[in-house]
Amino acid sequence: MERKEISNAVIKRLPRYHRYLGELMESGVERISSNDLSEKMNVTASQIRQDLNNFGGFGQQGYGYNVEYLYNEIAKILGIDRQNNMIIIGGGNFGQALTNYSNFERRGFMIQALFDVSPDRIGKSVRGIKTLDMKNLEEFLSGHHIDIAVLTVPKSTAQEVADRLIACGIKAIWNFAHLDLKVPDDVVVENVHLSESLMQLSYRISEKRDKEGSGQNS
Amino acid sequence: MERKEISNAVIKRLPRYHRYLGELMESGVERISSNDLSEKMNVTASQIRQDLNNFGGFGQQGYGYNVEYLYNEIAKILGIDRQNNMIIIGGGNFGQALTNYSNFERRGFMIQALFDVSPDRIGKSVRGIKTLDMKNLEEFLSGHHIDIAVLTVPKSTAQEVADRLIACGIKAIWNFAHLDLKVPDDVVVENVHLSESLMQLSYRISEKRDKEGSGQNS
DNA sequence: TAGATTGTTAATCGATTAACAATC
DNA sequence: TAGATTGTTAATCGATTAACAATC
Repeated sequence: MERKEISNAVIKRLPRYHRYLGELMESGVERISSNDLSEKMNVTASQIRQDLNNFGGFGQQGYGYNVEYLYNEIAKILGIDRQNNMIIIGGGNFGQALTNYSNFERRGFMIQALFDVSPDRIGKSVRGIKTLDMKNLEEFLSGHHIDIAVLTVPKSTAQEVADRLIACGIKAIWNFAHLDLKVPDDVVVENVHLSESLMQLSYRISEKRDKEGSGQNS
Repeated sequence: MERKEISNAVIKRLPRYHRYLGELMESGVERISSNDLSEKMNVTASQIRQDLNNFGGFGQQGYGYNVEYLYNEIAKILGIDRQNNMIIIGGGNFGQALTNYSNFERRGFMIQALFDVSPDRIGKSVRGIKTLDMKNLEEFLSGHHIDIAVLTVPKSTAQEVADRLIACGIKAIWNFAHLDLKVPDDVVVENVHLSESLMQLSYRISEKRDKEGSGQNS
C-alpha cells in the first residue's frame, strides 16, 4: 500500500471525521453525503472529499458514503484498528490522570505500566496498573512490546528520559513535557503543550477585550 | 491599539517564541537576531520577522531583538501579563491534575475554585482550592470575576454545563471534553482533545510502518 | 433513464519564503 | 562609515474552494 505525502492539516482533521462518523453510527445513520456531513461539521464538502481522496475513493456517486464503512476505513488509516501498547513515564498528576482515564482503552490504547522514581509511588497500582521503578525501565522494555511512551515527567528530566526510551527502541512519544524533544528521524513525537494551549486562549480573550475597548467596528 | 486580523497559524507560534525567549533570558542572553533564533527553533528567520511584525516592530536594524523586551512584549500580546482567574468544572482525574499543576499559576492563571456534582468530592480541598457543589455555580459566579472556565466533565454533560457558564457571562472556555461545544460568537473556546492528539500519533506510527514495509524509497 | 453525488481538475486564496531597501 | 539586521514588499508554495465530468 503506497501513501503519498499527506499534509499535517489533513491528518489533524481525520480524528474529527472519525468522531462525527461514530456519532452518526450511534444515531443509526447509514449513509451520508459530503454535503450533509460538511454542514454538521462546519467545513466545506469539497474539503471532506479532498481529504478522503488522499486515501482512496470511499464513496459512491449518487449515493454518498456508507457511514460504518467510512468509520472503519478511517480507523484503519489512523491505525486505531489494532492494539497500541503504552507505558506512562511519570506518575504525577497527569500520569495518574491519564492512567485512570479508561477511554483510551476503548480505542485500543492499552497502558501496560506506569514508571516513577519516587519510592512513595513505586509498587502502588492505579486501576490495576503497576507503578514500576524507573530503574527497571530498560529491563521492562526488553521484555515487552511497547508502541508508545507517554512522557509526563518534569521538563528538567524529559530529554534524558526520552533518550533512554529511544535507546530501548521506542519509536513514538506522546510528550506532555513543556519542551521540544530532540529525537532521531525515525522517532515520532506528538506534543501536548497545555500551557501553550492556555496561552492561545488567553490571546483570544485579549483580542476580544481590545476590539470591544475600541468601539467594535465590524 | 488596533489589531489587524491575525491568522491562527501565527497565534499558535507565539507561545513557542515566548518559551524560547524565556530560556534565552535564563541563560543570560541579552540580544538575538531572527537568524540565530530561527536556527534554535527550526523555523525560518523570515517567518519570525513576519510573525512579530504583525504586532509591531520590536527589533532594531543591525542589532536584532532585545530578548527581555521581546519576551515581555509577547507576554502582553498573549495577555499573560495580567492575572487570569479560572474555575475548573469537573473534579475527576483531569480536573484534579490541572488543579494540582501549579505551573499555571506562575503564568498568572489562578484557579479560584473547583466544581463537582459528587458528594464524595464536594467540600474537599485540592492544594487549598475548595471543591464546591455544582449547584452553587451560578451563585459563585455572581460574586467572583472569572475569566476562564475549564471544562473537564464527561462529554454527556459538557454542553449543558457550557450553557450554564455562558448564561452566567463566562466568555472563555478551555474545553477538555471530547465534543465541539456550541457557543455564541462572543465566547471563545480552546479545545484540548487528547484522544485526537493520540490518534494523530497513531497515524504517524502507521505511516512509518507502511513505509518500512514497502522498502523505504526516499 | 434522471437525479444525485462522488472523484478530480482547475481556480483561488492564504501562508511561507525570499529578497532587498531602509536604517541602526 | 561599514556591517549587520530589521521591516516590508514581492515571489513562491501549498492548502482550500469551486466547478464539473464521470458514474452509480
